[in-house]
Amino acid sequence: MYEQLRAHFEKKITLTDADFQKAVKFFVPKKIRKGQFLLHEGDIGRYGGYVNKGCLRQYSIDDKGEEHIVQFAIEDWWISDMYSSLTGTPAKYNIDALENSEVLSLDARSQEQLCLEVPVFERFFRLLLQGAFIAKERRIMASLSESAEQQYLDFQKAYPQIAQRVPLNQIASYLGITPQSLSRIRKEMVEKK
Amino acid sequence: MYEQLRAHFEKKITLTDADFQKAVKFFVPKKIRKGQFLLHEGDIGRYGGYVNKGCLRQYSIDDKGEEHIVQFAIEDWWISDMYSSLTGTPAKYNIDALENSEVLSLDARSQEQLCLEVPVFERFFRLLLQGAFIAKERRIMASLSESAEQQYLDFQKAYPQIAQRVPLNQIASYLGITPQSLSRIRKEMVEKK
DNA sequence: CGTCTATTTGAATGTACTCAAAAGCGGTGG
DNA sequence: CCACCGCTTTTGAGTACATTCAAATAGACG
Repeated sequence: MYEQLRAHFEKKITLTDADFQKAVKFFVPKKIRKGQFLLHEGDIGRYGGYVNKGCLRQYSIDDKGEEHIVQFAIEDWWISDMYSSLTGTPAKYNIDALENSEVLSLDARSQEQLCLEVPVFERFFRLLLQGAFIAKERRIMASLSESAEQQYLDFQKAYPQIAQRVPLNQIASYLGITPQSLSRIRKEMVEKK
Repeated sequence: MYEQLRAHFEKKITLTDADFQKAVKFFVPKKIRKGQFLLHEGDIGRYGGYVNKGCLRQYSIDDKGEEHIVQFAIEDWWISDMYSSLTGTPAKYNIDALENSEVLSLDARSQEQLCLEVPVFERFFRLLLQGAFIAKERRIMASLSESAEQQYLDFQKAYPQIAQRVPLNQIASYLGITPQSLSRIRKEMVEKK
């Protein structure tokens, strides 16, 4: 169950067996069935976690009741409400499962404790954060400069596994367009070829 | 010249005089006149820096030659091409000055060296990065769920100093709309009141 | 004052949206 | 196995909002 997590850490840092064992203790395995929640808007002190298996989404709900997806996460990704866990404020997002999933969850306090006990995790999380930051920046750039069609192509190219597994209406929400529009875009793409 | 920088650091970490002196050595003060560049697309190993005075923008240019602004920075902010400096690849963005400015610049290697010599900077940059990440996430959320008018209102509220100092066409570029549209939006806002 | 750039305004166009409804698909229970 | 239900995807028609192209006005600066 934890081999995958270890391999994941070791992409960014090197770990002794002892340190890895210390780290593992902070993670709580959770099975989350399709439609169930890992995090609810308003929760406090929850962080999120590492996805062992399955697929989840992070989203918020606006005044009109519309969902807007900030991020998907599949195997070997992290998903969390960084803002609320860093500031200790109530969560602004929901995280729920699009497939039956397994998550190794980590709350805000455990993450801190882990960094204190095994300082190399300070580095690990910094590197994780850097990658996440860059991805967000790229997404902003795309939304500023590209057509909806181009953004959909980019998405398919950057995250092919997600594009295949996730329903079209969810991808539309991620891209900031309606499912109807995405359906039409896809149709035109087929006709062109 | 460096008091402001010190105060800035001490918002996030505590520093001895000796450590601060070590840190200062890595920064190269630069005066950048309006229109001049701190970073050009294609540069390697440049990081960016801390803005002591003035106002700069970070942007890229698309296939059609259009500029798209990812970020502004005024006094007490940082501005950098994080991606290229982290990966060592050529810069994807340009950074130039909208006003005569003073920047304490730091290249990629110096930043690394600084973290090695004064480890508490590892923490400093992590915290800086967290703040930046959260800001990007918020901006994505806004672009998914809000009208152009609402995004403009948010921008004015979040960054009032910038909204006042920066020309409308630059703000339009940041928001991802044309200057004409922003002009009309602003006109309607006045008429409503 | 003249030049250059930023802002505003107008008119026509286009892209994505809303509302509405049909078609497709998957799973459940009779 | 088929009928039905709920949900996703597709399609159609009309609309809204931002864009483009063009031009006039306003401001900034040497």
